[in-house]
Amino acid sequence: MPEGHTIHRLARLLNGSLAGKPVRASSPQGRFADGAERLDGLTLLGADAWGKYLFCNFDSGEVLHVHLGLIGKFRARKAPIPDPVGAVRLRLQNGAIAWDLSGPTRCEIISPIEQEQIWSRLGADPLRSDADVAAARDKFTHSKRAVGALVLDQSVVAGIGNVYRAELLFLCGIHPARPANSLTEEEFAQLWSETVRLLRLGERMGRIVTTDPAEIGATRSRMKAEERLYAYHRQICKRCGSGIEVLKIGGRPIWYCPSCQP
DNA sequence: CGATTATGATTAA
DNA sequence: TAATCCTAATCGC
Repeated sequence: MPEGHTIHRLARLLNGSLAGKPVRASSPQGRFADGAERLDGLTLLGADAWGKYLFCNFDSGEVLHVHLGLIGKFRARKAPIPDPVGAVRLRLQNGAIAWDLSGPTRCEIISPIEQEQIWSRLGADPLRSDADVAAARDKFTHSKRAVGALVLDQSVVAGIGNVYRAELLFLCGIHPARPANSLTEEEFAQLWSETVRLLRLGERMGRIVTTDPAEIGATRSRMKAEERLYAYHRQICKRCGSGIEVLKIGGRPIWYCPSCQP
């Protein structure tokens, strides 16, 4: 689940359900007992996302920094709030809802200064209004690295993960191994606008959907898992039926259609 | 019941 | 590049 859309959705839901009132914090699993104790009773001022990084600002000035990594989850449990299930590192709750965090790659209390330091290392976030698109474009035009590597590099664009990477390059008809600086201005512009469009859609849907319902002949809300993607982890291209190929780029596998992405 | 896998990132080599 | 961390669902035997 956790690409940028998931984290932005989380920030929005946390703001709606926990912000403005004192929060009870606990670590049922015990691995974040000290942190939970420091947060217990504080008021959440607001949650903020930058790419795949989540920050919760509390009225003490402390910041909870969470990164879900590959397997992390932050699940809502509505009243009547059940006992935590499994390895819950952190539970944040009020009378109406509990948010259970499990399997994060990062869960720590940091200062606003440290938050700034993390932000300064991250590239343009397509879901943020303050995204520095020009900076991202400059990194593309000045790099000979593969497009597939740059798109996944969080210091260039923050929020794209392995699924969106494959799907975005598919939709833009770009072969993942092309050098970043070979993209035309139009190609970069399309790549950026598709990124914004799809991450926004994913944030609203709570899942990654990149296919066009009209093209697929389906309704977006009730789309089978097999119908939601064009290339990622597929054998056959959802659009043209060609055999999907896999390359390792940027340290991770990327599936692409040699016919749609020459 | 053990092995495998997953939409991630950091550290070490 | 590889090893490592974190968890839970799924798959094969």
